[in-house]
Amino acid sequence: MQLDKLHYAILNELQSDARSSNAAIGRKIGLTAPAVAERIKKLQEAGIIKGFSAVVDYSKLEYIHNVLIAVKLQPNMIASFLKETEKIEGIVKMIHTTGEYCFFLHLFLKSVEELTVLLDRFGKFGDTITYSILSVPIDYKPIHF
Amino acid sequence: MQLDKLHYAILNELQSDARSSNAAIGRKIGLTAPAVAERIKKLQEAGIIKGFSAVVDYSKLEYIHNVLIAVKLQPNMIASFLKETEKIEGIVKMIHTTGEYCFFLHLFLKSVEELTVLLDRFGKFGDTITYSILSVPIDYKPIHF
DNA sequence: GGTGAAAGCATCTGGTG
DNA sequence: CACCAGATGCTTTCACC
Repeated sequence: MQLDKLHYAILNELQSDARSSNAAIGRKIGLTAPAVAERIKKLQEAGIIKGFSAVVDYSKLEYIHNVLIAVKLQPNMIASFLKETEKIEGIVKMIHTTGEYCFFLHLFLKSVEELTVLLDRFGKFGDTITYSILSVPIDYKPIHF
Repeated sequence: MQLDKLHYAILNELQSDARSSNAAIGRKIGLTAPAVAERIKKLQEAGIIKGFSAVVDYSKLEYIHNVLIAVKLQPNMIASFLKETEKIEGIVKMIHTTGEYCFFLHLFLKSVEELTVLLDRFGKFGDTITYSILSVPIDYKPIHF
């Protein structure tokens, strides 16, 4: 897909405020509402826009424990580990990297007991290191074009 | 702020589709559009909803390098490090943890040259480990209530 | 939290370069 | 092919109950 300046302007607007109307975006960038709607649809079909989401502060709700877990998997465990993590609520991000600790998980929990249960479940797959999160200075920060 | 089942239902809807109309949400959960609008406004004012954002696949754009950097800061460097990272484009998440490597950054870059420049900038603050990201199996996954 | 009217918006259709 | 313009049905917004 070939993107022009207007596509990038639309992405910037939608990253700042996904609930902004097509008409309002169009006014800012010089297009009519149907043209904006069409471009957004194409961006979604191309997979460039994966979705629109409310950014929720889970720590203000019952998810008061916020941890980072690094996991060093045993060989040939990737597929089953991925399957296991799919079932777990509270993982907001999981990164698969090169290097010694090959998975990093950012997750929110309601209690310390949940963490114990979770680490027990992960024990089957390999070694873990759990870091308590003191703060998340940058979260869901959009890249502007 | 006291939340009831309807608040959580609204959060679920908005996490799945932030562009869903108040009227459509209202139909699903049994409220009128003005009531939904009012509740969303209150959730934003309470800081529970931090914003609404398009989830963009940066790797489909020019941001083709995707890395995780762990940073072990020298003492008394936190404030200046935070200030430095504010200026850097491409950091989508930065987590401050307890433990040996006390900052973890997930970031997108346009080229390997940018990574060199960045690691040089971080050198002033402490030691770094850079992990290449093979995949991000879970990204911006909402927690449903 | 609902209701009703007015303004605004999304969406479809047909037409233009 | 992307866009615009006009028409229709929904939606948002505000007053008020």
